Amino acid sequence: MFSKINEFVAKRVSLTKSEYDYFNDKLQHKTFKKKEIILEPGVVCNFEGYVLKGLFRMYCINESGNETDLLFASEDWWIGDLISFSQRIPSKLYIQALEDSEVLLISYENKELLFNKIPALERLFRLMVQKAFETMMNRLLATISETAESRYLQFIKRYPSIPLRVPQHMIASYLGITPEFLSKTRAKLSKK
Amino acid sequence: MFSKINEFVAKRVSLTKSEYDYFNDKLQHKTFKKKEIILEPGVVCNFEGYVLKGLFRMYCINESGNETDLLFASEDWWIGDLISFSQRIPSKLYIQALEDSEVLLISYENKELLFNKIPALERLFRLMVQKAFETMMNRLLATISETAESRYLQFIKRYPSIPLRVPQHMIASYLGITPEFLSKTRAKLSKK
DNA sequence: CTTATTTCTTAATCTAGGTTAATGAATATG
DNA sequence: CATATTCATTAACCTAGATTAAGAAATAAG
Repeated sequence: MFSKINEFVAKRVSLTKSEYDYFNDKLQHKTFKKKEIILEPGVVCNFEGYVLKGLFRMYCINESGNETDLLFASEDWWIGDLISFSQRIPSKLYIQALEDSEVLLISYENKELLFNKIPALERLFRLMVQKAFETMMNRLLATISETAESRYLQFIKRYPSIPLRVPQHMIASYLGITPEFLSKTRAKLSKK
Repeated sequence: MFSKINEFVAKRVSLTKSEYDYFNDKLQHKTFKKKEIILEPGVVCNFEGYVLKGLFRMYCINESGNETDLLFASEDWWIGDLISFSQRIPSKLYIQALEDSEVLLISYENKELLFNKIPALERLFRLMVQKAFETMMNRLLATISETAESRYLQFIKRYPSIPLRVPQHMIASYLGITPEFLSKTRAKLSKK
């Protein structure tokens, strides 16, 4: 059960055998059904989850009622609202399982214990936040300075398996365009 | 010279007197002239800088030659390319002084020393990255789901002093619109 | 198997914001 | 203080992408 998450960790920092044991002991295994909402606005997010199997999306709904998808997370990715989790404030986001899924969860309390006991993990999580920051910055840049077509091409190149598992209108929302326009763009591309 | 940065730190984590001394000892004071470029694409960023006085912008130029402003940093803010700095890879960004400025710089080597000696600083920097991540996510959301007018209003509300010190076309670039359209938007708003 | 719901596509029309270009005001620079 | 450059504004026209609507295809659910 822990082999995949331990590989994930080993690629980034080095832990001793007993540190892995301590780490694994603090993880909670959990399954979610397709369509299940596992985080809602107003709730303080009390988990960061490593996805063993399945697929999630994180999204928000603005005042005008529009959904915007912010993130998809499948196997070997993490889900959770970092801001809510670490600042202990109510989330503004939804997280929903898009398939029957299986995750390993770390609670806030356990993360604190882990950070105190295993400094390398503080480093690991700092690196993960940095990566998330980098991804966000690149998306902002693309959204500001590139066309929808170019963003779509980048997306399917970078995450080729996601479009096979996620309805197209969610990808449109992730890219910041309407489903109709994505459809038109795809039609145009396939003619080329 | 160190009172402002020490206040910044004290607001977020607690250090002992001797830790402040060690920390301050690792800071390099430096001044830059207006218009000076202090980071360019291709160069590995070797600093994170706390702004004592003055103003900087971080921006990038895409393949088509368009400039996009990503960040303005005045007094009590930080500048630097986090990605390049911490992964030791060439930057893709420019950083430029927009006024005669004064900063306290931390080099990569000194940051490592500081992290090893003072664990609270690892925590401080993790919090800072998280904050930067949060800001980026909110900007992405606004860029995807709100109009230029609404983003402009948010910007001047949130950073009221910046528009007084930065040319309007850079604010347009930061908002992801053309200077002409920002001008039109402002004219429309002032009629209301 | 049948019906309901969700998903995708196409097409007509509309609009936020871009482009080009001209002009004047403000700042730099010799 | 004169000239050059950078900035901001306005206006006419253009386009990427939104909106509305309708139908077809695929999935889900009883």
